[in-house]
This record gives sequence, structure tokens and C-alpha cells, in this order.
Amino acid sequence: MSIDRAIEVWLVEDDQQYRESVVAVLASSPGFRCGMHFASADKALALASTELGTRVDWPDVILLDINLPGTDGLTAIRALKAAIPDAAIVMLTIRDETETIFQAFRSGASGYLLKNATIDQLLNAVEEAARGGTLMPAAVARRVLGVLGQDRSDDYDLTAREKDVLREMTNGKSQPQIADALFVSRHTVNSHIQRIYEKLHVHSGVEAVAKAFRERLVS
Amino acid sequence: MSIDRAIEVWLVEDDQQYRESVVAVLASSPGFRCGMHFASADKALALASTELGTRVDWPDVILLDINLPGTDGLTAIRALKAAIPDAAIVMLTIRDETETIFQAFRSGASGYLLKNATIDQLLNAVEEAARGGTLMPAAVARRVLGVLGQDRSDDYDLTAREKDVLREMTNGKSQPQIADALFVSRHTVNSHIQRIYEKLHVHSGVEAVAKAFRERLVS
DNA sequence: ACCTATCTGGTGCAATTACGCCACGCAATC
DNA sequence: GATTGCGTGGCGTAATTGCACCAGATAGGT
Repeated sequence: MSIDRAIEVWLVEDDQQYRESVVAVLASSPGFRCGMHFASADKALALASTELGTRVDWPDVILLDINLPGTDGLTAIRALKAAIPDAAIVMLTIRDETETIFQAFRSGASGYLLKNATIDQLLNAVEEAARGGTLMPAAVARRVLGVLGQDRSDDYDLTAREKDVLREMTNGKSQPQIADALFVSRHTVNSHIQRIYEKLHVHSGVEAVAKAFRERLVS
Repeated sequence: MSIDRAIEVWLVEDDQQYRESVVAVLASSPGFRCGMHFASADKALALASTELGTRVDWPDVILLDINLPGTDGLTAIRALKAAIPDAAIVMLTIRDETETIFQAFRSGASGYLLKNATIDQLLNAVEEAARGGTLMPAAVARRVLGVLGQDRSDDYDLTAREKDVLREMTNGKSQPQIADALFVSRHTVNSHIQRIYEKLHVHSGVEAVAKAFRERLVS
């Protein structure tokens, strides 16, 4: 473990009991410091803006609960990152729903911990986040990797040419534009498109493009 | 750290020097055991199949180099997972190219470590992998999370209603169908769509849907 | 050589969509 | 109280698309 400097952690968590246990864990763990803890994101943001530039002990990592009074955790991510750009944000929550997870990562979170995580997991996650990395517990990793995971076995038996046309469609081109790009007539393009619709069981361009993205028929 | 039982690690790595350093690190780290190490995936697979069911010290985690003589690491992932389903596989490599990373995860890897990782990172990754989780170092995390679309900052100032309409479009619905879904007239839907086109700078439904997916304006 | 799948090209028409232009109510803001 | 932004609804026309039905060329496999 690096002993250059303790990892400075802030905690935003409304459940007083849970907050105190985490603070206790951090306090008793060498290499970690819990400088500030808040019962709401609003309070943390208030301090971040008033103390702007006057403090030296900005956090390396912010543990942020999702279910908070006032500004909820997901919303607070952007604001906190704007106020404290160098801090890595690790979400701390009881919920592990796919959409919530993705939204957190999209908003700039660098970790996602379930509240039933072990002390080791908590410390590892904080440590890794401080390094700029990401630690995802099993339940979370399955979901995130699941998105990357699905092998695109089901390509609906599209022919090479049909895939060409579909790809051009997903590039937003109209039928004449696709014809130009593929050096064929617009009628040919239309024919291919008709067959694509049959094979994908769709009835319009938007539907085909949507399905193509959803099922990762294109990259 | 759990003291139930040491984490059993196998190592597949052709660089003798690096292999020995990792073995040494694992040997001197309480809670970890490096039962077997191989210079190629083929040797590991050979052992896994001949010793099928006769050994008790199957690995919890397999550290697998990508650049290997014979069967390369990426290819070996599936075979190893088939032979030893309970083992978590952590890739160990000097390369951090996006496509390689994704392919590893798609094939079933649960971690991705760069060879210049610190000892702490290595042990944390192994520990987390043994739990079924995933640890990604900063360089890797940026790429994987990048796919999830970290930066939705540019949402083109779409209003809530326009986002509703756009979402329905990405569900493959036609304008009348969207009208039904949102309980408004098709004219209203069309109006919204026109404004969406303006804001996204597109001129058709397919283009809008394609852009929406590419820039992750929708999930 | 035959068959099949695929790619290519076409015609024609109905349906949908793109895109102007307009208007009203409502809430927030100034 | 006026303005502004937003959601809503409408009309008309031109362009695009969906779709049926057709057919020659070509390539691959039996």
C-alpha cells in the first residue's frame, strides 16, 4: 500500500448509522483518511463552493450514496465533479439496477459499491478509484460486462451486401446517398432494404436502425 | 482480508522473468497461493484436461497473458473457462488496445491488468476477481466506461418532450404510433420531430435515431 | 449442366414522412 | 404585464419511402 499520503475520502450518506460505520472503518484503516462527511449532497456541494480554493485537503475519493434527501446522488455526480474535478466518485448504494449503474458511470462515477460490500471491497474500491481505476463488485460487473458481452450470434442471416446497406443506414444516410456510396442504383438499395426489413422483421428505416444498434449488428 | 482459505492462483505467462516475479509476489502475500504456473496456454489446458476431476486445488483465479506462444491468450479464455468454469480469468498484458480489451471481456474474462501494474493492483485485482467482481485499472476503465458513453454533456438542449419522442423513435415506432404512445396527435409528434431534427442537425428519422444511439442520447 | 442464392436493376402506386407555415394556452421569467 | 419558451394542434405540398412484383447476371454448390 502506498504510504506517500493517506487517501482523502469524503462521505455523503444520509443514514447516520451506516455513515458512522464507514467513517470508523476509514479512520481505523492505515492509508485512508475521512476528512469530511455529509448527510446530503447539497451540504457537500455547499461546502465545496464556499470553501472553493481555500482548503488543501480536497478529497481523492468521494463515496456518494444514491438515495439522498434533496439532490439525489446520481444528479449530484456532475455537480461534484464540476466542483472537485480531481476527485473520483464511488457510488454507494443498496440498489443494483442496470439502468442506475449505467447512469452513474455515464455521469462520471468511477466506481459502484453495494452497501453490503465487505470492508475489504470498500477499501479496495476506494484505493483503486484514487488511482484512477475502477472496481466493480460481482453483481455490478455482471451487468456492465453483460452489455459488452452478448456475442452477436444472431445476425439474422444478412448477406454481406445487406450488411453494407444496413451500415450505411446506421450512418444516417438516405437511400439515394447509400446508392452513391455503394455505387449502385437507388432501386438496388431499396431492394436490399426490403430484404433487410423482412429478415429483421421490421417495417421501417428507423426500426431497422434501432434494432441494428440494440442488437449490435453494427458497431 | 478473508482468511477462510488462500486464493488459489494459476499463472500463464511465457516471459520467464515476469512469471517468476509474479510467483514470488503471490508466494510472499498472505492469503494467496500460486499453485501452478505455465509458459503457455496449451500446457495449462493440457493439465486441466488430464487432471480432470482428480485435483482439488483448482484455481480461483487464472492470470493469463495475452501474448503467448501457441494458443494466444484471447483464444485460450473460452477453453480455460470451459475446462475450469469456476475460475475467474484476469488478463495480464502490456497492450491496452480497446479492441483487445473488449474481446477479452466478451470471451469471459473478468479482469484486465496491465503488466506495469503495482503489486497492490495485482493483488487487489486477484482478490476481487476471486469474489466474482472485476477490477479495471485506470487506463482500461476509461475505455470500457467510454463505451457506456461517459459524457452525455451534449444533449443538444432537447426538451423533455422531445426526448420522449426521440426515445419512442429509437423504439422503432412510426409517427402515428408515437402519437398513440404519448397520447397526442400525430401533428404534434411531427412538430416535435421537426425541432429534434433542427437541434440534432439531421434531416431524417434514421439519421436522428443513428445519432441518438451513437451519442447515447438514449439508453 | 442445373439449381439456388445473391446482387443487381426496374416500374408503379400507396403510405409515410419532411418541412414549410400558422395558431393557442400555459408557465416561468423579466 | 409583457415576453419567452414549451407543448400542443393544425394544414398543405413535395419528397421520400415502403412494398409488391418483376427479371437478368453471376457465382457457388450438386
